[in-house]
Amino acid sequence: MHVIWFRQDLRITDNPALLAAAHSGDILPIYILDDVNASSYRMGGASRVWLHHALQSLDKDLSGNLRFFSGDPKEVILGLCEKYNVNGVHWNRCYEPWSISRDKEIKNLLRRISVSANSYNGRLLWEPWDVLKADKTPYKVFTPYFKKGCMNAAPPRKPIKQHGTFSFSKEDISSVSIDALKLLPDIAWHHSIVSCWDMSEQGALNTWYEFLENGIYDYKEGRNFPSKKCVSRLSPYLHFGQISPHQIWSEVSCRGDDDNIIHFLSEIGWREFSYSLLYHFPSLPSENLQTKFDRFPWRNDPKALKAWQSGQTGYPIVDAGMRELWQTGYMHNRVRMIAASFLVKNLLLDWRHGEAWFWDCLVDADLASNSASWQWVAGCGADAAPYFRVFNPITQGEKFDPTGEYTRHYVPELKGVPDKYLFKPWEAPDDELKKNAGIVIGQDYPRPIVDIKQSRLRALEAFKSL
DNA sequence: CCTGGAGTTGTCCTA
DNA sequence: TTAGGACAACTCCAG
Repeated sequence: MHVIWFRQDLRITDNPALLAAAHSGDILPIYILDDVNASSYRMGGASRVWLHHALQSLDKDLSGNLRFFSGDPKEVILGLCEKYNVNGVHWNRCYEPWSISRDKEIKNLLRRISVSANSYNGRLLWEPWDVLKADKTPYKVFTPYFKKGCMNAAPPRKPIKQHGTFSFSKEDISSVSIDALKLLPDIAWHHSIVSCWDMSEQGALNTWYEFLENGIYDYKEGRNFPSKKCVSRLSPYLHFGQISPHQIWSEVSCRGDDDNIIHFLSEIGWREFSYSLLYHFPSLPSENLQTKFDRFPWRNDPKALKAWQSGQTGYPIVDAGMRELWQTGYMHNRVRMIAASFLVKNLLLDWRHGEAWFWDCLVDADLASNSASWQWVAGCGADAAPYFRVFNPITQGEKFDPTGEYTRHYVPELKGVPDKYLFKPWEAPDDELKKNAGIVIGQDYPRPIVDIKQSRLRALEAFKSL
């Protein structure tokens, strides 16, 4: 029989490893929860909730034939090879540094016992080692990476035709139940997240088609407005591989030179770029890409960090974003930039604090995108934002949530605050706030934890000191 | 090796 | 009210 080892490719469609295994004979689909090799990058809480449901739905799509294990994949897979007649093991590649070394070792061990080990590309449009500059070094700037590097490389493969029916191994395999993986939290905080999403492969396709029909044709502009439905919201599905970038690319890249299409494709390109950075600079998740930032005077302020995490900074657009994250496991991209800039620049707290919080709270937490993006915001990454670009949470709120719909939804205590003061409620006269909104600043909603002007100047000083 | 052009997503001040 | 320039230089990339 042939083992198909599912990892970050929890789908039936366009799955090269699954197809190859199915062509070879009877298949044994397995999932191994690996908390051993990931060490400090163990999957976060929100991701585990998603994973639980994604696995449940994949198991259903495989007619209940998915087998679950927990532990070190090396031992699990070798154990299977010992006990059963395993001819081959198939998987789609992962790109986290720890996955790469783990998989390499497993490949060697399998070859030593004459079991064929086969890895495939089910995750990236371009392999990181295939897109290099003329001098064979990796790109560090997005535009040339994408426009030259990717566009001149061999085009991404087309999605593969689906296999009709699978022939599952009839062996009685000893494994554990999905509940034994303990992916759901003991304290039930996850229900509000679960209610926001359909965490299945079908959910991915529905989301994709919905976006193709509605969002994509106003993407360039509309993606900036968190209350509009113009972003794809595909990130968690892409992370868990419930849809492949190839499915997306083949559908859209032939649609001509519409500005909206180009912008959407370049976002897919940013995902590839992040993976390329992580592959070529494996310390990306923990070390400043620009080493001069090792001297940066980050502040230590646990209270401010806590206020940011819990959406209590006193800046409505920031708090709305942080509460969206907490309630839904997701944050709109525009608001991610605003909230991240606030942490790193206005609060002067180390980007790794933000990275860790997002890692734990996001259902789309992805090592490559998360670390590359935090470094980008902090200014220490590849192609980073210039240091003098400090988002103003008041202006950004007024500009990108002009009706206040998004902000009032996630910060309901501000429902009655008039538009004029929504993003700076502390400036409203006390009696007017009390009368219209029934709130007192400092009591029902926090006073701003930093002054925006002062903290901006403080950030500019700190960044200049490099 | 040298050189010139360019670089996701802003803000603030001034005329 | 609005448009335009300054912000500070640096690194990357390609010719």
